[in-house]
Amino acid sequence: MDNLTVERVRPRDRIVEKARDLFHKYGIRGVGVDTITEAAGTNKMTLYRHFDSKDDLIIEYLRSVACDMNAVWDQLEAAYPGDQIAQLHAWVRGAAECVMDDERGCDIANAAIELTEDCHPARQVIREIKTKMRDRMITLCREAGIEQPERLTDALALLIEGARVNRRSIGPDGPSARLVEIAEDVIESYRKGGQKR
Amino acid sequence: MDNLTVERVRPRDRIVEKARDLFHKYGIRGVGVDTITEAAGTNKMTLYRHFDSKDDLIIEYLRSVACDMNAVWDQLEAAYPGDQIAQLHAWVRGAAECVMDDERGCDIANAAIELTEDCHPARQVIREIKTKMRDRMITLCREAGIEQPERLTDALALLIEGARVNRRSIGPDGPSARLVEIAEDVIESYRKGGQKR
DNA sequence: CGGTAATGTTACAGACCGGTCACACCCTCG
DNA sequence: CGAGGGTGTGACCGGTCTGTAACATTACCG
Repeated sequence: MDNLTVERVRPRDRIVEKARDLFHKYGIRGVGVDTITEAAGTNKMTLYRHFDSKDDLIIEYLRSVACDMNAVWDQLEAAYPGDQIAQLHAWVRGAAECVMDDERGCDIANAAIELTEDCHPARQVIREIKTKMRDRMITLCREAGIEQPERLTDALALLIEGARVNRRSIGPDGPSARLVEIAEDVIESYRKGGQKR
Repeated sequence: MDNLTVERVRPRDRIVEKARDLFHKYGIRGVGVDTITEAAGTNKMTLYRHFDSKDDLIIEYLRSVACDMNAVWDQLEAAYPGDQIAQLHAWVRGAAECVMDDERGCDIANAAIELTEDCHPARQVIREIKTKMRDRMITLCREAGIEQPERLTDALALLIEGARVNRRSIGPDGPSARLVEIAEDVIESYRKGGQKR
């Protein structure tokens, strides 16, 4: 019974799942592999049979997070088919909710800050993930009829990323509380063709 | 000669100075006290005679960084006396330069991300520093005649903070490269009274 | 000069870390 | 039943970390 319901999840997947929880809460450098395996109800050997190293697990963790973020985009696309402006607004509202509900910012950005070695294998993965997300958002803005899709994308990216990290510094009552209004101002501003020059 | 020029700097100050360098480059959790004392040309015992713990040194490090940031504001005030709009633009340009020149973002924000314990003594210091900076900027915006000084302050804070963290994820060619144009758009937008509603 | 405070040196404690080894176990499938 | 692959167990290695103790040395200042 037990091994048909709960335990039926492969140790590898349980490890990734718990790694996501713990890395998110305590940071990558703040969680040891023992803690992860214990939370996943397994052991260190099993972890090292599925992953070459902790760095390897970190990469898998980041990919898993990115996968979920892409799924959110897909949901938005399905919820407002053809209405890219609505998708944009929903994305902003969703991001703001995420900022308010979760004090620990973006896993990808946090990892980029925590992994200080320039040649760390996860750094390139981070860049790929972020670049893909940006490209997807640029396409969305373009399809929404925005005149300068790259500029609006970058503006929203900076605002949202800033809100997530700022909330961790000042807390929930700081600038991040105003994210929605500010972002909607910016969207509205660029819908009208954006400022000249 | 040697002990009158170079060594004349107190060990305590040398420790803080090197801690700033190393924490900035490799993160707080990525640098041990031995590394700091060695770089400072002293030893661990001297460090622990001046600081109760590493956490205590971290707090001193953050205060030191905040002090420098306030000095930059003072410089701007002296460079453009009475012209708050010019100070705002200079601040934005300075921040953008800082983002382009230094791939490792804001020390304060990085520390907030790295120190995951909610009750960590440095967390409150971080909040104080960020709050003071925000208040100062709000005052500046108000004196500049901005109609919604809090809103412009928060918008710029999010943009700049976002740029610094984003540069670490995507690199120098991402959204952070557009920080100046976007921020100036926003300033211009709020100078004209800001969007209604 | 002498005494006092600051600093340097060495060694150590205790904890945690990533990673490996040898071996026992158990489930599945033929 | 039997074999083999995935999994669990406990010990262990070498390294790093914060923090401390006891002692030697230096610098300053009356």
